[in-house]
Amino acid sequence: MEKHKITIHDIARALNIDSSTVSRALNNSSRVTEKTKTKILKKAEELGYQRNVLASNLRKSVTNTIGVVVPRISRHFFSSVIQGVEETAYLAGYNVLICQSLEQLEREKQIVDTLVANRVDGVLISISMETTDYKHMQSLKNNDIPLVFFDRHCGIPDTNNVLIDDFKGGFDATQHLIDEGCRNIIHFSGPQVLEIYKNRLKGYKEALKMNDLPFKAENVISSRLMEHDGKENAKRLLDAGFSFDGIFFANDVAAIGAMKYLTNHGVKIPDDVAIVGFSNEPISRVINPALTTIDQPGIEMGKIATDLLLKHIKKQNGPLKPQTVIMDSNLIERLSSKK
Amino acid sequence: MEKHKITIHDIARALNIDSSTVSRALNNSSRVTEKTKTKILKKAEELGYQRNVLASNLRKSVTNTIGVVVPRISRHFFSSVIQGVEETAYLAGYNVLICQSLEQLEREKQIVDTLVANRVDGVLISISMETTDYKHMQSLKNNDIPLVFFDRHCGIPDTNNVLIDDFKGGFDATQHLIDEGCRNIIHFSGPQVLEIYKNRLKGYKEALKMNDLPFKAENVISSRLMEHDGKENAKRLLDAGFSFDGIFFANDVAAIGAMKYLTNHGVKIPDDVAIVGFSNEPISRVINPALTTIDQPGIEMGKIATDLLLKHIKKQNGPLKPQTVIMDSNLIERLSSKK
DNA sequence: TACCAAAATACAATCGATTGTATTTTTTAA
DNA sequence: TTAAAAAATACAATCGATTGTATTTTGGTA
Repeated sequence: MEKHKITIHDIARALNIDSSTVSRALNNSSRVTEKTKTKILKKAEELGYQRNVLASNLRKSVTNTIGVVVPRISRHFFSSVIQGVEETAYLAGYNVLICQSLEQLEREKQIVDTLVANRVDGVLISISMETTDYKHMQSLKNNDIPLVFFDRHCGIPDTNNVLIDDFKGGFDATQHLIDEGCRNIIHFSGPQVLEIYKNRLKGYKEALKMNDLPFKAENVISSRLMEHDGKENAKRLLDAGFSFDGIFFANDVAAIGAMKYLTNHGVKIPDDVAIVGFSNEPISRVINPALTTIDQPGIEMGKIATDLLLKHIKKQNGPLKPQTVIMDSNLIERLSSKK
Repeated sequence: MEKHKITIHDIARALNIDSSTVSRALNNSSRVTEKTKTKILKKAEELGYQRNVLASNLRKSVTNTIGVVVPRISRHFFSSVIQGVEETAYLAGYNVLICQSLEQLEREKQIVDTLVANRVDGVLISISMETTDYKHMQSLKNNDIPLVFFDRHCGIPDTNNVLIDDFKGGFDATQHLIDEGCRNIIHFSGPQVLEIYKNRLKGYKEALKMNDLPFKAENVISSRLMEHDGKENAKRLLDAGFSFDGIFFANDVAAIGAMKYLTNHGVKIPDDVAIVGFSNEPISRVINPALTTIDQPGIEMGKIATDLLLKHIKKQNGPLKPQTVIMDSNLIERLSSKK
């Protein structure tokens, strides 16, 4: 068995022609006659030729690869986005590098560095909860690598973003609780460095205001929204003897942690406390009672973000203006909020 | 702002030395004196030099990248494995390419082709449910790319595998149901092309045999184990008036689909029917009653598989013999099986 | 001071494909 | 038939880093 990898030079030698002609034939250039092309393709097939992508990329300084960075691949919303990204990217002939920051700024920086080093053609990113400085994003700009934020963005101007209307999501969730009769609604929010959580909170406030309900700062609790955060803060509420009849969670996972704790401590959901989450994780259909939540169109978002990124990668007619797309979200009513 | 990328030649020119010396300095070779190294490093820093990984990889014909192929990144078990893979790989200085086949053979082939084309140094794979021919794996062997199967492997000899003891898992699950008093146990299995499902079934059979319970072929139902498969097959059982007091599911997702259907149709879990799943998805702790299941050490498996792969990539002392590691699994008792 | 070994650095080929330019071949038209 | 135009192919540089070999420099010793 031959160990040596077949190159265009091997094909050229075998046919007694120049390697540049082989290269052009394999790239279907019009500068090579059909007859020669067929001959070359046949010989390439025969020798089992496979293009060396590394060499090709080096010469062309293009990788046909985009990087997508998410906090965690296991979150349903993010894996949906990734699916949308892959579908669109593959159709356009691009490969996708999937990376997870695990909500750690250090890893996020490391990932961006690696993507830059590997000369990806563009990057899609949803930032971690720890991301407060944006130097690593600057490195993308310095290297002229197009960047699109999706869902979790930085609040900086002149960037491309594909976002959910978090304000509306927060508003809808809260209004729904009010419609169900809640008058004393707690909001479990995420790290306030992230725009999405700020906006969900704004929506919450706005709904209260529209219904002439008082906003109380102590009714807003911020955490990293993991399951144990939900649980611990539920405990704190109960222990402190807080009175409330509804909770709007900025994500489903924290909601579920809290629901388990509340249920185990004699709180009836939805009768005593109505609950609404955010994200529509599959788990929210399984918990009892099923969790009312805000559905985010993940696959669609992935597609739109990728389309936007590819447009910037190709920018045939000079640089494009940065653009922000806001997508709608959807309240899904289930039993956890049915008074 | 300068657009031109800084290369070692720029550094060499700036210092009036040769680029080979720059290269050696940046690689910390002993052939360059400390004084020169410092000078070069300083200048590199000053000019904002970033190594062109493409060029480096081409020359060294090494990419320091491994590919990991899973059916779906959103499955908790697989994302745990990926986490283990990443931890181990990063420590060893390798990058990880994450790919999902979405259970489709065509995509799996495509992915393997891409990995080969991109000259990854090694591949970890858990095959799709459709994977019955292994030509694409052969392509890895032809290109001398080390390969390790994890969890879902092919039953072919001379391969590296890191597996769960599925036979024992199937046995433990079934024995547990028997211990809880079940005498008429259904088994929901997966596609019989996959070794893991064959082995879980074997474990099921063996447990029946050890307890002098009859094995009935009609008590085994194979499907792709999606949520709706669980639901539909539960419906079929009820509609056909089957009598049973326990079900062992080859995964949690199908179990949950079935549990929802059964509960909605008046079947009491665990009193009427005790249930055991497989995989310990997070969702199984949330459903009511909580699902008894077999826990698989995903992170650990990812680490072990990566260690094995890296050993094969490095194979300093000639080729290594293929190796199969079998890992233990763990029954986690919850309420769904408590009679 | 002169010489030699060892250390440091320079030279040049290479990885494999791409691409602008030059050359050869073919075709067209006079 | 021949010159010019067009088409096909060959030549050679290039992408940026690495590495074996050659050369120069340094330091030690006689």
